Amino acid sequence: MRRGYDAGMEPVARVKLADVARLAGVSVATVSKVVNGRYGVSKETVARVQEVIDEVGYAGNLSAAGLRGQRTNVLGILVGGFEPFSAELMKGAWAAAEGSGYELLAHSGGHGHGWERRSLARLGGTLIDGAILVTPTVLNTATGVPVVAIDPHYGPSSLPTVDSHNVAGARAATTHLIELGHRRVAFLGGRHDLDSGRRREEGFRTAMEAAGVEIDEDLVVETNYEPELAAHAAESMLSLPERPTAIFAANDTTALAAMDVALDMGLSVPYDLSIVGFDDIPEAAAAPVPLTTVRQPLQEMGAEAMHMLLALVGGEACEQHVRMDTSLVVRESTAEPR
Amino acid sequence: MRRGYDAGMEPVARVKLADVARLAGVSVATVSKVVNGRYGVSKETVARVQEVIDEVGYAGNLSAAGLRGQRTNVLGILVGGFEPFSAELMKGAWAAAEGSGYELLAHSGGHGHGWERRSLARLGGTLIDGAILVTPTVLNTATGVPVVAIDPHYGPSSLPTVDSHNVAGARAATTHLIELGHRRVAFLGGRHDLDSGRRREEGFRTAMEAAGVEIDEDLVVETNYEPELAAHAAESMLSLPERPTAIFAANDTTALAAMDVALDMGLSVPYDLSIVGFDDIPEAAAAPVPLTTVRQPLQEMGAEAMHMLLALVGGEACEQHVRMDTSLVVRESTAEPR
DNA sequence: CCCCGTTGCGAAAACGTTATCGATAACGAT
DNA sequence: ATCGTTATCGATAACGTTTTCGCAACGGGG
Repeated sequence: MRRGYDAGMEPVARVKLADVARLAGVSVATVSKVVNGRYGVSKETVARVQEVIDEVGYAGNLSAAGLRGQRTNVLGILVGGFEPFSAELMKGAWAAAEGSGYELLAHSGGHGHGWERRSLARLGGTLIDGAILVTPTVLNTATGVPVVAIDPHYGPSSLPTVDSHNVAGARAATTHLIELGHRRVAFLGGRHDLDSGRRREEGFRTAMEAAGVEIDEDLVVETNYEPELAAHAAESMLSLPERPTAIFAANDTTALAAMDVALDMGLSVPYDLSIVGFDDIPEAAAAPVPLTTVRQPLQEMGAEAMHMLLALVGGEACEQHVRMDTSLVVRESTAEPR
Repeated sequence: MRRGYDAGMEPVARVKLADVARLAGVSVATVSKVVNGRYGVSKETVARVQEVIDEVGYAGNLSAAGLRGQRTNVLGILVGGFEPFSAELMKGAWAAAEGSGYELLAHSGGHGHGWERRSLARLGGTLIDGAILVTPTVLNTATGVPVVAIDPHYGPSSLPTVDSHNVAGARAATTHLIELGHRRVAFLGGRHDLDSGRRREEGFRTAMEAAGVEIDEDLVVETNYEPELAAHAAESMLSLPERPTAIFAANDTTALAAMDVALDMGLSVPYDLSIVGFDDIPEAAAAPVPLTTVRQPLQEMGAEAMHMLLALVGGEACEQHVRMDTSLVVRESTAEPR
């Protein structure tokens, strides 16, 4: 059976403050006070109004309340999209917000440069009391509400931020490959506008130099953390006469894209090609060949950002920059080169 | 350095429609028309206004626009929380919404019975043009906007729904255990108010009966899909003089909770205890012992729900009930009993 | 030259809440 | 009896948009 939305549905009259007021025989102002637990209403009135509210199942309209009121008790998580990386952060942030009395709203607006500025303008102040920005595209967003950035933009930021030791993590990954005996190591670089993207490349380069292994610049490409770009880059690299024996990708999704390409080309991972990623999203362990990767404690990072945000919206101070430790998780996508 | 929110920040004056109007020398009505691409503005005026908009970086206030306007071009995903199950659905729904012109808003309000009714009342109509409800707690939610339910409530629903073949999936899981030779099989049941919870128990029971294996009712417990309850149940079961040799849990998170308990008790998974889950969230493959589970194509389900919702908000009809196939994914948490 | 349709624009009324502030009542103290 | 205080409540003005509707200007056809 196929049905359109309107077929057979009478328009549902939304119950509003005025309805409750009428039913309870009081003014809308009084109902509003009851709903928000404001002082200045007698016990009897509160009880009567509450009864009506429960009976008709009134739940305030968030737009209206936000438009007029000062706060909404809603916090935002502003992301470019609901992909694995953001999803992990959201899980952590949500868990940390439990019991805080705040509702959560994850928003994915357009992409493009400055999406978080746009999201913040659309939601900030009226809809949300504060926000966590995931991989923001601009350095210093003018904000009307408290904001915490995760995996922030490159450059000195005035925002409180949460990230991880990207240089050390990338160095550990690269060193792991070198110690296995790899000499032709490719690097699939991340977003160059993000601190993480730059630092991971820095870690790669310092580790290679420290070991005295030459970097073939043809094997260093930008992928912007985008799987499609990574797939293309991997394909052309692996078609080279002298192809790399290992790839270090700046995040897991690009690493997994490269793995797909390699497997499609009939290469064995890890024996023809070792691959290391970065992030340790759950998908890394679930890959066809479980991915060796640099683990960032993503859920903890989301939780930490939420704690900072809760402090800020509560009027307290918070740490300005929190940096988490990474750890190399060796799985099955890396081995000695043949 | 620790800093509070207010320290050193001048209040950011949000740029509003009236500001743009003043700068462009037109009325707010005209600016609104330009922003929304309405007819009735000359090319020259459009250009001038657009220039100002770009210059000052105006982005409309969602609350105000939603409050007054008929539609917001925002769709909601209403969940009880940002846990792995919902996160997978969100990934799929997001991917399916790409290019549709809609923004996405995932909302996690309170828990408790009827949270989706509350969420819908708070966001519906003004903030969002339609919603996907994930595991709703009530049968028939009166809605003012188009709604699609994923993993719906038990009972005949008037809402369009997306789910999977729960009975067949549960039967496959149970049969897998029986064929391995297990006779004392425990069942950690799911939410009894959800169709999925009931059907998975049904699948378990029919498979056991079909194989002529007796069900020990002490080994069948409700967990409400909650890991904590599952952990408790598993602990007491595994402390029994004659403990089960296998557990089938109605979802992955409870299965993983049971696995944790078993490993903590020093049991070997799978040799002392086989465990099967349901869902195939990414965490299942990433578990200490990779989890054998019944795979639901969660991202596809999220995508399908989004397609249905897009059809509905577009005024088209959509399929009323979509049911996806499940498949048993055998990993390392199941083996023959010793 | 008048009439009327079309086009471009702005004034103003919503939307459902919250916040402010004044009004009323009740009551004890003078 | 009058006054000040406190407790309770309601009118009402916002909040920043969208939408409706009216008005003016402009042409073209009669």
